[in-house]
Amino acid sequence: MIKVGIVEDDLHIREGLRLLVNGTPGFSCLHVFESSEEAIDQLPGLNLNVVLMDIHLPGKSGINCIIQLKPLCKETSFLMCTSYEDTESVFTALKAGASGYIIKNTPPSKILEAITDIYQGGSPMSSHIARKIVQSFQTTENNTILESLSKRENEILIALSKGLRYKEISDQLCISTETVRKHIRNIYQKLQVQSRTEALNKAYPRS
Amino acid sequence: MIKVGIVEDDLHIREGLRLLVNGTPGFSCLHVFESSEEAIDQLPGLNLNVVLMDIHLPGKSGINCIIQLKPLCKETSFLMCTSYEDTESVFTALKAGASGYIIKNTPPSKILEAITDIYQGGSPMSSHIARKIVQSFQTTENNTILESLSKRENEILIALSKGLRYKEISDQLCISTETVRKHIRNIYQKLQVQSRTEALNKAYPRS
DNA sequence: GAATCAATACCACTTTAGTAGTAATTTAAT
DNA sequence: ATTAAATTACTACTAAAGTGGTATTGATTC
Repeated sequence: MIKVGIVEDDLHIREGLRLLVNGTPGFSCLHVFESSEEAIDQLPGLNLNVVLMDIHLPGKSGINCIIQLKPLCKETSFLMCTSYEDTESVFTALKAGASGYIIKNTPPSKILEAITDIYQGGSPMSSHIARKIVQSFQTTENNTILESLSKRENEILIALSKGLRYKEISDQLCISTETVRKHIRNIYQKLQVQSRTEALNKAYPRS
Repeated sequence: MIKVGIVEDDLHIREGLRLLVNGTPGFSCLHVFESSEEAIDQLPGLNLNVVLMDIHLPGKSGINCIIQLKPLCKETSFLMCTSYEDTESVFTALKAGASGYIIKNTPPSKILEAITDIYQGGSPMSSHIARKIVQSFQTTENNTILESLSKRENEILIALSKGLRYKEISDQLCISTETVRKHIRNIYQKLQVQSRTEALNKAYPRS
């Protein structure tokens, strides 16, 4: 039995979804919420399996709702519902902790399929959204910068990124600390920076 | 006309795919390769739209092949082919620059669909793989550590992450540099570290 | 009202990091 | 073969970072 929750402001859609879920063997929906605020208030602790959440809610949006709820409901998967394929919103929602999404006018059987899919560890989504996500996590390394550094300089930069001190780096690479200093000075000059942190931020930007 | 390439060691599969692609209006396959090495040698410059690549190739694997090729063929999308749903390999391939994947015994019509999909900017993949990817890019912040720091300490940590010097931080926050030092000393103690870089690595780990 | 914590500030001191210039040796490329 | 770049190494100096201790104030909690 998959325990489903619904967060949806539109009465008709909300009741329609509830009827669909409760009318299907293997699914049950005992909790529906009209707003993000209501959901944030009551949802934690209910231990639902899947929550259908409208992405565009009046007041606090479904995305902000997830941002708050996800850390409190680790075991619950969130399936976003949107009226059209709003790539940006969906993308943001997924980043915030949603696991998939469906378009609202999806046929009922497909909605149930999506709920089952997400419950079983899938992420129902269009291949177009999938591509955007794949791209965002592909390690598009900033080769330009790293390639301007020599092999040794790159080694040293990696050591710097670990927080090692000059002495530790020189021991590890079996060269004098003076040489390490020299390399680092050259690195800083190439990257046009004045400190370790600046260099690392240029070479390995964080997300 | 979608220009397709094929990298596949098995003669039968390779020729089967080639026939399928060339026998379909709107698709053409003028280049097939038996190995990663061959592909790496000849593929750059061909400006293909989509390359079907076997994930398990003798010699250099399809994954390593992509790692080398992707930076040289930014305009080419890679569609991995695998005999079974090998989540780990597929995941790695996507990280390396592939855009989607199909299971080898997919019916021909679906293969063509996948090629079209990837060409039009989609990422054909199962929802199970999609979930893994979504999870990997969800910003699962390490709240535990950050929450152990006070509001002010977090502000200062952010300033540290930008590479600012103590003087710059104190100016920015309108407090004395001595106070900044004190805060930083407390941060280091809480995080059990001895330097800025170590602190940042603990607080904001890079991927 | 006492205790705790966060934020502020200062002093004294040590260590590490960064800047500047020079130079020998090796490796790769023209 | 000569040039260019990379790697190695040194000295001398300055600036910044890190360590240790103490202390005051205001807010929050018990």
